[in-house]
Amino acid sequence: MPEAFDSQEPVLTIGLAAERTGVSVPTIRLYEMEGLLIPFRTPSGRRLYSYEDLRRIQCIRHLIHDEGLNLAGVRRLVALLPCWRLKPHNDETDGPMAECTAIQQEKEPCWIIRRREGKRTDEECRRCEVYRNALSCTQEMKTLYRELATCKPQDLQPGQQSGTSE
DNA sequence: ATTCTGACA
DNA sequence: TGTCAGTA
Repeated sequence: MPEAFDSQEPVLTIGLAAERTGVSVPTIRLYEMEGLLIPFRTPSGRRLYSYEDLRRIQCIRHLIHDEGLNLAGVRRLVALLPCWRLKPHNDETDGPMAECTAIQQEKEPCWIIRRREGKRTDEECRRCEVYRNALSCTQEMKTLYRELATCKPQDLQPGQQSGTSE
């Protein structure tokens, strides 16, 4: 069995990604325009996808085809996810938590906010557990989103985590 | 042959 | 979502 390949390595062209996921090429590009995907790029500009990206594309497809969401719905869903729920804030690399625009606004996922702030952070975000898990469609994430969708904004603020079983 | 961006049905 | 144009 093949175990020597990295599920995060960019190895598939958009055509192959479309073939494997059942999502058309134009639609995959659309997902990217919506900020849901951050594909790799070859020096010439061609998009490349990893096997993990394939899972991500399938997750989005699932939300749209099976959960009845549209693209706007998917965006709102991921926007509900505070980055600190998946990854401890790091003052060293992220700066003071109080000054983090991603945590302050939370109207969009952190990777989209960071990009708009002009930072070339795609590489880091692609590796970040927040980006990688937000659209993983695991049972854990489904449970988390269900919780986030029903509680109030105040309940989402960091620092209120009565740190017990987390 | 395949992909890219932008525009449009 | 799909498709067409004009490239690379």
